[in-house]
Amino acid sequence: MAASGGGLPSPANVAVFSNQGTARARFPGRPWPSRSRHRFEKRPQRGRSGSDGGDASVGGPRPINIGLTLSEDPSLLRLLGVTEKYGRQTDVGFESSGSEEEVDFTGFGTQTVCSHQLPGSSPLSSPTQAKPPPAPDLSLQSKPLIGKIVPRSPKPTLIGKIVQRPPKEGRGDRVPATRIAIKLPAKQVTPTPATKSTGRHPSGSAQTEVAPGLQRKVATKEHTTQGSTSASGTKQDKLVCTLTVVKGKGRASRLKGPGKGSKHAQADQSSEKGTKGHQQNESEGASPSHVPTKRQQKKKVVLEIGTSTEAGACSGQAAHKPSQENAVDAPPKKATLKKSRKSLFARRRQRPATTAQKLGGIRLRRVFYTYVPELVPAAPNQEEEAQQLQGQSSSNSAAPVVSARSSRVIKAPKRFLEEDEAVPTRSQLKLAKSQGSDGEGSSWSPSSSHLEVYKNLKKLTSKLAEKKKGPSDAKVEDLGEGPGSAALVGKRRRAKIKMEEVDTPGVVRKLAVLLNSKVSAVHTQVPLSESVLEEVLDTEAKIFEGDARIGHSGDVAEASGQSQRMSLTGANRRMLHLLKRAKVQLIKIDQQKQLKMSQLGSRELGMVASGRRRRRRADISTNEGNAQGQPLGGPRIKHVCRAAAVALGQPRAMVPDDIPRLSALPLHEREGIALSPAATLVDGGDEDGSDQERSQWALPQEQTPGRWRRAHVGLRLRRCRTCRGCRVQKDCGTCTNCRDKPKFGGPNTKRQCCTHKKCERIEKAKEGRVIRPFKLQARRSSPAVLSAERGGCRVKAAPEDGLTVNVDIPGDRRHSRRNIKPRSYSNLLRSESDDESDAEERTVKPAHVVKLAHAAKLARAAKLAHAAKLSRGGKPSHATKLAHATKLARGVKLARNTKLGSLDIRAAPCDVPSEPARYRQPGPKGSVVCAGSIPSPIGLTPTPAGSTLATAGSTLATAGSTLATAGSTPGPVSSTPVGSTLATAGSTLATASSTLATAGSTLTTAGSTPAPVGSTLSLVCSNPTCALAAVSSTPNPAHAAAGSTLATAGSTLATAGSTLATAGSTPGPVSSTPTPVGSTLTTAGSTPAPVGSTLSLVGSNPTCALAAVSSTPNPAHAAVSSTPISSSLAPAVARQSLTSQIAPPHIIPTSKRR
DNA sequence: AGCTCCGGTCAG
DNA sequence: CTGACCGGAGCT
Ligand SMILES: [Zn+2]
Ligand SMILES: [Zn+2]
Repeated sequence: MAASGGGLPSPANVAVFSNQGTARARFPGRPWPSRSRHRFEKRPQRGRSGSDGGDASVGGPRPINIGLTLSEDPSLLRLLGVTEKYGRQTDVGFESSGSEEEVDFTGFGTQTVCSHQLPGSSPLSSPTQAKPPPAPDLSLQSKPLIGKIVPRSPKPTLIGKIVQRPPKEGRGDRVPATRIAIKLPAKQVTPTPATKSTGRHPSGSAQTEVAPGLQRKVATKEHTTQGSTSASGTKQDKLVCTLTVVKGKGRASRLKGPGKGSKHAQADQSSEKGTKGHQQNESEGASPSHVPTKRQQKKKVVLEIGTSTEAGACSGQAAHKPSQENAVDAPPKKATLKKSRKSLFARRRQRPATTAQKLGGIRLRRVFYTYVPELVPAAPNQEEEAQQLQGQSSSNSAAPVVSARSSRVIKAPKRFLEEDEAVPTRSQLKLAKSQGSDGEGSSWSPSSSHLEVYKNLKKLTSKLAEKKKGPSDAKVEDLGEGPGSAALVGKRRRAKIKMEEVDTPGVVRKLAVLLNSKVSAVHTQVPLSESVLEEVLDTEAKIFEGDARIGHSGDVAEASGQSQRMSLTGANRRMLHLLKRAKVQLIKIDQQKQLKMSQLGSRELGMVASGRRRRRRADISTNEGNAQGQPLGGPRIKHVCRAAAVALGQPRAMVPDDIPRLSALPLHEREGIALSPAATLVDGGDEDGSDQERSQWALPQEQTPGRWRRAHVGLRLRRCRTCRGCRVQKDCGTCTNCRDKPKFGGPNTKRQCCTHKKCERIEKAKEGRVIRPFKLQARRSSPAVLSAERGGCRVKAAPEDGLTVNVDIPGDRRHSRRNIKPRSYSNLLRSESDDESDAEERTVKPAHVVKLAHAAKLARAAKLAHAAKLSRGGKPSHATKLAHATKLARGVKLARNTKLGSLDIRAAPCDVPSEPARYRQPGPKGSVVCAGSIPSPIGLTPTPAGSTLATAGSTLATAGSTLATAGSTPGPVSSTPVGSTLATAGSTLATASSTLATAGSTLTTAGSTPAPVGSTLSLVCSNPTCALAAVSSTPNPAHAAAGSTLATAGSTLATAGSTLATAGSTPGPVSSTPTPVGSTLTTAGSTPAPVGSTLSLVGSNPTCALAAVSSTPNPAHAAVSSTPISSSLAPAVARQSLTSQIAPPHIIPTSKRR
């Protein structure tokens, strides 16, 4: 790099560049592309995929262009060769650091340019200041050159060239240029020296130094010219100079160009050259700073120069600038220039048309232009020439591209370089021979030529690959999408080249066809949609065929095509063959893909579609991307990954292409998307019957079948209103669902319709939905059956018969595995307590009453339930009330259980006016309460009778036992101690109740075994029941014992029992008292026959109590109850409860607790 | 606004 | 796999 002159500057430049490069490397993808895109439309051309590939593609086009241009103009070749060499060298050196060169490079260039421009702008300003010295132009030029070239010795040559240009420019004189010239001149002239320092900063300084040297050579001429111009006031010269200056980069090129440009011998050329120079510079990578400067300068120029505005407007950046410059420079030539501009602006589009025209000198010019643009993505438009140039630059960049990731990439570059070089060299050589020979091949060093050729080839291939890939990349490499993708592309290219066919079979693409030919036409594996692949192939084929069709829709393709054309001449045929082969392979692949697709089903399709979409998107994005840009500047993850991969030399983890990814979507949606076809099939299968069903769906129907499900999600199936279930209008009130209903005092947690009312249709749908296959359908299908089954214990008998019901038990509830969330019934309690209190208050009746009351409650609860059930539709209000009551009761129970003591106390007061008395009685009462509390649950327990009852029963039993004990415990005892004991007992019971549940289970079993009440009772009697029975029935100590036994049954019970037992034992006398109660109960229980039914339900065992209770309500019971004590309460309660249906007095209908 | 209860989710 | 829970659709 150390150009003789450039030595100092070069380092500086280098440093600068490197900095830039590093920066670029950091944010290869984004910044650059965004920038470039923004500035230049070019990017858009590349398209999103292009963006990735775009970079590569960019590179691609360039090469092509270069080739063409070169071929066309030997002089250009020469120049290019030189420049290229330099560029290459520089690239090699620089780019290694700034790997991105190809695409990124440009991108960066643009970006960097921007950044640089900023500085550059300042430089400009400075330049303006500096303007005075004409020499600056040279310096400026030199700068760029320096940046790129300077390092390398060639500068001088460049300079020489440059020098020439000025004259040319002078020739080309452009009026408009004046403006530009002014600015430029300012920059150039004064700046040259000054600007250098100012403009480029370090590099600038370096450049300045170098430049001067250069300037001397050529510049001197220019200066002279410029000076003359300035002096003479020939705007053109100035303009030229300025332009060159502005381009900054261009200078070198200009310098060079002049040499060549002389041939062209036109201002335009000079301008073009300048552009070239820019490009070169850019390509070289060192130039970036220059480039930006150029842009800025150009922009400025443009701004200033109204004329060029167009170009400026379009790209507004370097590309435009150059074009503008050109335009400005050579108004006469304007046509061509304009064309070029268009191409620049329009890039691809226009290009094609223009390309043809371009042939010849124009092209050369354009080429230059393109070059300039190249910096930016715009180059692509430039067509062949530009592309070629770009190609070179790109090629340079290509290697860099790899590095683009960043310096880290270095390794990769080696590979690529080696590979590229190795292979390319040949092609290059050939090309060089063919092309280079044409022009001033001599000037070209073989290596350079090789490089170029190679690059071109590469680019071409890469382009193709990119094109193909574009979409695929998007798919495959999400990461790649961004600008950074270019880097990837570059890799791929390389890889491709070497790789040859990777996964032909793969669903997607793959093809890495190597062109042994110098040009390695590599078909990169592209996960293209079929169409895409084909297109690519076609395009390729066309290209190879030498279709000159410029206007091909795919500008890029065309560009590539052109480029290809060039290459084609030599190894084109081979390429064609290869391509054809590749095509075939691709086709095969596609077929395979399709197969897979079909197999995979919708997914693939979705994928493909997505791929295409993406591609479009990419394009759009690329276009838009510019606008959107990546204002954000940081590196993207992908970039980071890439960089890391590069740095580590390890392949990046990729998602298999063939796997469609819709990760963002819920599975079902993915299916829907991907499986559209298959999905339909699948769904169809499911839905077969669904059609009908659909009609059922309220809304869903309208939705498409595929989506049906989903759609239906929001929608609900509605009742058929015709099925048996639907015909049932009343809630059973007994089933779990009913019990869950607020109207039945349920918590409303289940929120399901009565099991008896389940609509068959819905059930069916559910089944289908859930696991269609199997099982339960039969069961569920018939709600009744289900309910029955669930009911477990429940006898199917007419529920209405209440009596008959037997066990409805709701045995339904098999203990659910899931813990049911406890609900606080505090409120209920409150209400209940109130009720009780009220009731109790009314009648002071002690235990008996209380018991009765509780029993009544329980019964009531149970009854209610039953009643509700029976009544079935009965008054909802009542039912609900009852339900609530039950709940309350429940709650109460619980609460009470826990707090028996307190409760008792309350009760006590309520019950008995005289506390003491009460106490005594309270004892019983308490017991009763407990019992009541307990029982209530039972009855209340909306749970399916069985378990709940069992539990309840158990609890009751325990409670009963406790109560019994309590009750047994004579009044006095009960008074306090008892109460306490009871309380404890109660608590224990409460707990016990749970445990009892166990016991209850036993009971349950008993209960479950709905054996006639008697049996149950027997059971009951046997254990808890006994207790109860005993208690209730007979306060006998025996019972107590039994109770104890029962207690034992329930561990807690045991405790309770023990307590009770103790109590019971103690109560001996008390028991007597209770006896009556018990008797009453018993009797009640017995009596309740009618109720009994309910009772029976209530609880096989607790039933006893309940039964008794329930019975109690009966007048008979009442009587019974009365026997021991008239429990006003009891009756009342009982009544209520029992009749709850009829009329719940206290019970607050509790609106739903909710 | 309130109620019913479908349909989905999650604990067990 | 079952059932408790719950959100919220849909009807009154
Ligand atoms: Zn029901
Ligand atoms: Zn129905």
